Amino acid sequence: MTDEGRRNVRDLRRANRARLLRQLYFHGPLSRQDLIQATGLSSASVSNVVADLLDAGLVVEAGAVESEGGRPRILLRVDTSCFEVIGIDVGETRIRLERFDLGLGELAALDLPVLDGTLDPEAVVPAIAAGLAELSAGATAPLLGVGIGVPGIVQHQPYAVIHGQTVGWDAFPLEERLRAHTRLPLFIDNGATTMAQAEMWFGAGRDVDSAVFLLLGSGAGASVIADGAPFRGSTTSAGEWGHLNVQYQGRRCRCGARGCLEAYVGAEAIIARYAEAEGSAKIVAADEEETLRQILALAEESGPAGDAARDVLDETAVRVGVGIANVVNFLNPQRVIIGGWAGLALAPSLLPRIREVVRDHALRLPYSLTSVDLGALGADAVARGAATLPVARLLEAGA
Amino acid sequence: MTDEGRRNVRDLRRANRARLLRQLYFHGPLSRQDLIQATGLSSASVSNVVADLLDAGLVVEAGAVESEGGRPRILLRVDTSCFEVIGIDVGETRIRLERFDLGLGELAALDLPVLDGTLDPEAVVPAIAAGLAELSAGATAPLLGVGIGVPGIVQHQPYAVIHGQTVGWDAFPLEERLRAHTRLPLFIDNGATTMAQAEMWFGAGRDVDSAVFLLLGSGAGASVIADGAPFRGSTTSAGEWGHLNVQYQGRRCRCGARGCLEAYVGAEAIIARYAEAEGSAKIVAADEEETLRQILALAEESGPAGDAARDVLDETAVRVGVGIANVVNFLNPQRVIIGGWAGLALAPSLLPRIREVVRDHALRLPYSLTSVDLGALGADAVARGAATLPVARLLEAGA
DNA sequence: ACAGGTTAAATCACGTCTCGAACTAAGTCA
DNA sequence: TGACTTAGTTCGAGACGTGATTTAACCTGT
Repeated sequence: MTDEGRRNVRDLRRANRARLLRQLYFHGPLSRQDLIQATGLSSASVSNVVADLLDAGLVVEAGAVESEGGRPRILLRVDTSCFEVIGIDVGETRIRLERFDLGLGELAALDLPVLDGTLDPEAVVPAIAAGLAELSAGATAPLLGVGIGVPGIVQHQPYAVIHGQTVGWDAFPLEERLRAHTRLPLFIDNGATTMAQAEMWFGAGRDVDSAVFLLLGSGAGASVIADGAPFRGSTTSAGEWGHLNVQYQGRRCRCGARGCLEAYVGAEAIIARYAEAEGSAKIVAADEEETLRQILALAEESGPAGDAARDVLDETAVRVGVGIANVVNFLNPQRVIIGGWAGLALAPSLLPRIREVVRDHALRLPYSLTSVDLGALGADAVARGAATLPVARLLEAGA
Repeated sequence: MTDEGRRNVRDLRRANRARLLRQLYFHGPLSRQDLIQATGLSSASVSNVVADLLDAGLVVEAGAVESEGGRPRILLRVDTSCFEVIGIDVGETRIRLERFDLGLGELAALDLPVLDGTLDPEAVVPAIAAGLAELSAGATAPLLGVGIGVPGIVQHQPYAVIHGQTVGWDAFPLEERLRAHTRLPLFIDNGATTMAQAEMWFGAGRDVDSAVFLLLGSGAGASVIADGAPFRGSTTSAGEWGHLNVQYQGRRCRCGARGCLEAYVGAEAIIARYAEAEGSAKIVAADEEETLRQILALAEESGPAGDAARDVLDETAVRVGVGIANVVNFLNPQRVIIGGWAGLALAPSLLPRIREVVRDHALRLPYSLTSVDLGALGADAVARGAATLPVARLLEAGA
């Protein structure tokens, strides 16, 4: 209802500057003429605002296009080297930190293993702080900020508090804790949301403005994008897709309820279901990723262990498909995109079956308007998306 | 991504005018001082813009507040009599047309029965046209437009086309057809969306900005409100809540799939389930509303017919509760509101049970941040909400 | 009844913004 | 070399919001 809008002519200027900057950021080198077309501003204003941006060092000239009989157009682009950002993926199996330039080109990365496979928040804070210090040290341009993608629900009140019911984080004040270790601006959001942001900016969602992103890892999350921006309910992160009830009185989920989707489709659940399945083989592996790969390999083999793997994977595809059909019916997105390390591992073999199930369970019209695809950015989408958060702020402010 | 924002100073003025108008519309008579507080504009600008609005006749003075030692504040309010609007609820059991003043006070109404209980689109058009003509004739102020709430998915391309898979409307070009009968601006949206809009403006959603509205009638729809505005996917209306799959290989739904929520919770489904139930009594009634009332009455009685009714209603509550829990987990709304004629009929007796089921199936945090309530506007919320559409346009334009 | 105080609303002078038009810059083509 | 074409800049005009100032309207106390 309340619209933090423009009030006076200065705000207007800020908004127009942000509009130009945004255009240049997302649609590559452009001439002033292109900007006039794209923004609807007059040539005078474009000249004027571009001069501002050039002065501020945010934008630089980038050659010229061939003339067609007149003065050649000078191309402009955002100077991606004028700032750097850090993105962090706090996953259930590892913590990954990456440093990027303003254009989200990767400059450095750091992987921290999660001890004992449990994500103790008290251990996470010093680990992140140390990683941050190490990555910051290498920066050659001012750091714009740090984005962090976490598992669970993020509540800004006003400092980010994490509720990770499935990983045992109970209202953990991550932002406040990290504040003690760094002066950089912090931007914290749900990991599925940051992944979605990355895919919207650079990946599978580049050409749409409403989409649903599914993050299949140990568990299953989602992020809903509406009109190009993440949907948020009363807290910062909506999208607990994994806890849609898909089976009344079904399997017990680690959240405590029964019949959650996550009790069937997360890597943890798949592994558990395989272990329980009749004829399954004992799997010895270092971690979940390795175990899941072995199940996928078994499904290629004949014999009871292979049958069991195929059964488990087929049910997984069905459950994922039904879960997607629900989303398609309910939200009618232009696209559904599957990501997360487990999603990326499973999708190649399961995608056809998933699409089939979606088709059978979705209403005709919403189904005809959507497509189910794989994420385009791979496993570091979460960290990259986290890094977009400070950049988004810059683009909105225009300075 | 694209932001249809303000570009020049004139747009700025328009936006500020809209901001003031909106404030006056929703927050009753206010003085210029109140407006300064609420909008953050300077007193000079408020004076200026208010003068504009007074000139345009949209706003009038409405007395003064008692002075406290200085010049008394003059109150301003929107002149609700300067325009009228018409709202139409195209329901599966009846078509209702209502004429309102700008403040959505009801001035006249008209009910059209649906022939044979089937909503033939070819019969609906002339019926609406005739009703419109009759209602328009009585208007004493210019008509701002006509809002129509329909069952099914609405696609603007660019004229509204209705896809009502469950009522047999297949890409029906309602807007184009009605265009032949009236020159008034037409605003067509899904009935659940218009109901939601009405509740957001005047009812159970007045004090929140994210909510999910459930429309229980013959079938079951929903509308999702995010940041005060309806969520829209790739078509105009998202929110086919009734076609969430809640039971793999469950009851056959009229949409063709199996296990849809609507196969359990809509009035049609409840009646069918009661008829199939063991020990149920034969019910003879004029229409669905009457039949549903009789089932509710039976549930108060002892004996097998009463047992059957109680069983059917309890399962209904469970299914609705699970459906709501799914929405709470996935979208994390500040409030879930049940409306529609069947919802309003069922809720008094089922609400406690529904809330219990929601609590058991929702994640703790989202559950603790939401509440499940009954719609506050009764059965004409759809028509009233439809009428808000032209008004919303006026408030956005500020003229 | 009237001065002094108080608060609301209108007015004024100023700075900023965008815009259209005129103008300058930098090429091509014959 | 000069006419032509297109890109980008500059300039004056018009519109807006703001803070300061002025006017309006009411109260209180004498």
